[in-house]
Amino acid sequence: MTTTLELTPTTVAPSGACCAPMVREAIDPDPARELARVFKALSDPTRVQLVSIIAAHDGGEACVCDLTEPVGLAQPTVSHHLKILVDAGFLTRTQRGKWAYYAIVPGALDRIARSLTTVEPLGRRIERGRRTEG
Amino acid sequence: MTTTLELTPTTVAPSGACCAPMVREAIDPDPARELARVFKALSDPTRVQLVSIIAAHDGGEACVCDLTEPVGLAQPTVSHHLKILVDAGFLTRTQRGKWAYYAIVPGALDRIARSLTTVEPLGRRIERGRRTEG
DNA sequence: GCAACATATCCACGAAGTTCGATCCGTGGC
DNA sequence: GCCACGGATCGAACTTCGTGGATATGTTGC
Repeated sequence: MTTTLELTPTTVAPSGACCAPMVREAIDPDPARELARVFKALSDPTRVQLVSIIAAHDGGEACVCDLTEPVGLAQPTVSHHLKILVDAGFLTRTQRGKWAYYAIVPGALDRIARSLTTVEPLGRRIERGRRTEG
Repeated sequence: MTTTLELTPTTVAPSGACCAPMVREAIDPDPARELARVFKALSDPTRVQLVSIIAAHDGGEACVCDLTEPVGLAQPTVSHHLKILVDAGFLTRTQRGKWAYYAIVPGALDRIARSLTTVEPLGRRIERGRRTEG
């Protein structure tokens, strides 16, 4: 996960057809794909539970054996979900002895949260500063 | 969307099997499902683009005719995605004349962002209370 | 009422995701 | 080396999702 998930302005939308014009540039397809990929990791109830359970554990980490029972799923399924969360950058995996410990990546959730609030104020902060370059 | 999407402590996990014990209660299955449902709405690149494009529009609103072209999809598909975003509580739909205007719900993204940061500090706020019995 | 236009709904198809049994891999103890 | 155990990978069944063509609904104007 090296991508910086932000809604940075990059593209220009020349349109201005029937309704309101663009006052800011929207997100590019590529960052949008990346951002969606991260949200997809949290789009499953089981994975939301897993993140929450791990975060609730002492040290912010837990092994698979502590996770299968709370979510009520088979071990392969839990492993599958954990892999998705690791790939998305939410968790890290550390092998200690026979056990694999999954831990919350510090600031990962926070970074995603910030990429959300970046979009929010756009609709309000605007001034009549239209530019319709076609 | 009447649900308060928070990771409020509710369940108790009595376990303490092999690794770290729980220092906080994790999220319940029901709120987890609800939270996942919201994230699923943003788990598609097209929908991330739509939210961003609408937010970038003047007044934080746009009609469908302004959206089909930027995302490069057919009108029924865009309508489909917009419906999902409305159902998730991110957008509102207002019919003005022939056009349907979709607008960002103020504070919606912010609320989701806050439900994310609620999980974050849990892993750090703990003190060394670890116990490795195995 | 009828035509034109914007948008929503219906339907079908291909792609992707979730789940779990069976199996393989890695570690620790003997 | 061998066995026990935790966890990952594989394979397959089932479900859900994204997509768009055809069509219905609703609005404006005549």
